[in-house]
Amino acid sequence: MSTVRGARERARIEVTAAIKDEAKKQLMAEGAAKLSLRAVARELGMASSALYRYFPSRDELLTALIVDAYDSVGESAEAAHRTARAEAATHVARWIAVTRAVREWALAHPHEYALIYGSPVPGYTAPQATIGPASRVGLVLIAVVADAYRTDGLALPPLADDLRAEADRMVAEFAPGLPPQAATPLIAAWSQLFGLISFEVFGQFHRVVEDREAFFREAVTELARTVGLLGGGAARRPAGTAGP
Amino acid sequence: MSTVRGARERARIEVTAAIKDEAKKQLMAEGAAKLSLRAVARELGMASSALYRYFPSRDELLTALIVDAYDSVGESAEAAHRTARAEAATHVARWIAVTRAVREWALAHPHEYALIYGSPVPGYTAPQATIGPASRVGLVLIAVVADAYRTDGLALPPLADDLRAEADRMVAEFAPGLPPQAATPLIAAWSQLFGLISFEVFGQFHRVVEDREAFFREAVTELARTVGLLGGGAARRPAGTAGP
DNA sequence: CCAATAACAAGAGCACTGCTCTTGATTTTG
DNA sequence: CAAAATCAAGAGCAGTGCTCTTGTTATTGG
Repeated sequence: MSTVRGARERARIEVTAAIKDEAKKQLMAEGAAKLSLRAVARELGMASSALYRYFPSRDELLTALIVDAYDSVGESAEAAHRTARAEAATHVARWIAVTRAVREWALAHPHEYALIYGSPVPGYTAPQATIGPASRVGLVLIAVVADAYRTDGLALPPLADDLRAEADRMVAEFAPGLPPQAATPLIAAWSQLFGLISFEVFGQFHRVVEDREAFFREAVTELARTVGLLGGGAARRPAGTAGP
Repeated sequence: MSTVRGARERARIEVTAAIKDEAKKQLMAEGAAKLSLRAVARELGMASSALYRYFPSRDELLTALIVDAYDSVGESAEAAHRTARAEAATHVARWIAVTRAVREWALAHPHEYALIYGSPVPGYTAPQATIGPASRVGLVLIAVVADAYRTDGLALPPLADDLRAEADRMVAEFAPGLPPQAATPLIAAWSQLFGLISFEVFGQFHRVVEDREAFFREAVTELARTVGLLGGGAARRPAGTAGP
């Protein structure tokens, strides 16, 4: 189905791409709220009504941009993982490299980030087409931990009883081969990573965190510990700083 | 300045409250994107132009709702803290109670939550009026850890060198009396808490996490560990689950 | 007490928006 | 080559935020 049948079909995918490109430009410049179908059409020199032949509604256009954004950040994470693996970096270093790549993508594309990890703009339920691309970053994080498990094992606390079934299901579904203890810490770290990034991108760290690079590195290193990496490192908990 | 001068002033605060109430109703029902000044005016039986005597723009109305939302979730967190303290709960139990209260508020008010912890809707920078209410939840978390520090001390890893100055500034500014090692773990846990909640509220856990209560409890217990609570508990890191 | 002043409500109107329907031109297909 | 599908464009609808103008109240100073 990769052959283009005629001039019409060729023009169609070309115009579709042009619409998405212009929409991305407006998204980058002004954010999702200000994205206007009429403005896109105006910039492309066509009637606004003609645009509905390519995207049946504004929400459908936004969904296409959402998928592209998920793919973009997923690609960044995967690229960082590839290079870290090629450099034979430690598993913690790979974890940090991947999370750093996600953070840097978010800072470079704040509006796209807000589109996919901020408030869901169109309706409530994410369209089916987004769930695949949406999981790419999570899969990379799983891969890092799975690699570490295979070579060094993981340092993890025992599994809570009431999460046994949940954890078994999770590893069976998303991370075959990982021990069940790794499941909930991994999912938690995944969401917490985006908590760190969201607070930075959305300005919640304004006048709170200044050296954000160092702060982030420290936070994700701790996150690496909670998913079982860094188990054989230095003593985790030195004698507590005693109270008064 | 609490005395109401005349019928005019009394009517003014009454109408202002009515506008905010109706706006909150629409926000709750449809979300921030669908909130319409004209619809609010229509529902209140007044002309849309009359509304501009009370709020100079739609964004100003939204800002008022943002402040109220921050106050609402802050109040929930503070109430949970008060009752946990009154019951002489352990510090970890207090931590869990506060985080649970925030989560439950978020699940009960998803649109308000999205308004304050999702993508920033109006412009880019948060108005000055929001920074005070916005910090209330964070202050409660700090209070929990500060109490624990005073009575039991905290179990924290040593401070990284490149975060020394940052940590000193943080504790001086937001958490006087806390040791500098507590600063960055606390800020990180604060943002990560909202990562957990955002993923649940925004549907990212759909078909990933099923038993969300148990998962959340486990995740915030781990978060309690990273901020230094639970230091004297069971062994943190048992022998790793060895790899193949 | 009454006029000057300020605050108010309402209406009309502007420039937008998403979206639909109809009309006419173009391309693909039987 | 004719029939059918696809496309572009215009007009139009209902809705939005916001402004300006015109009256109408309530508060205030002389």
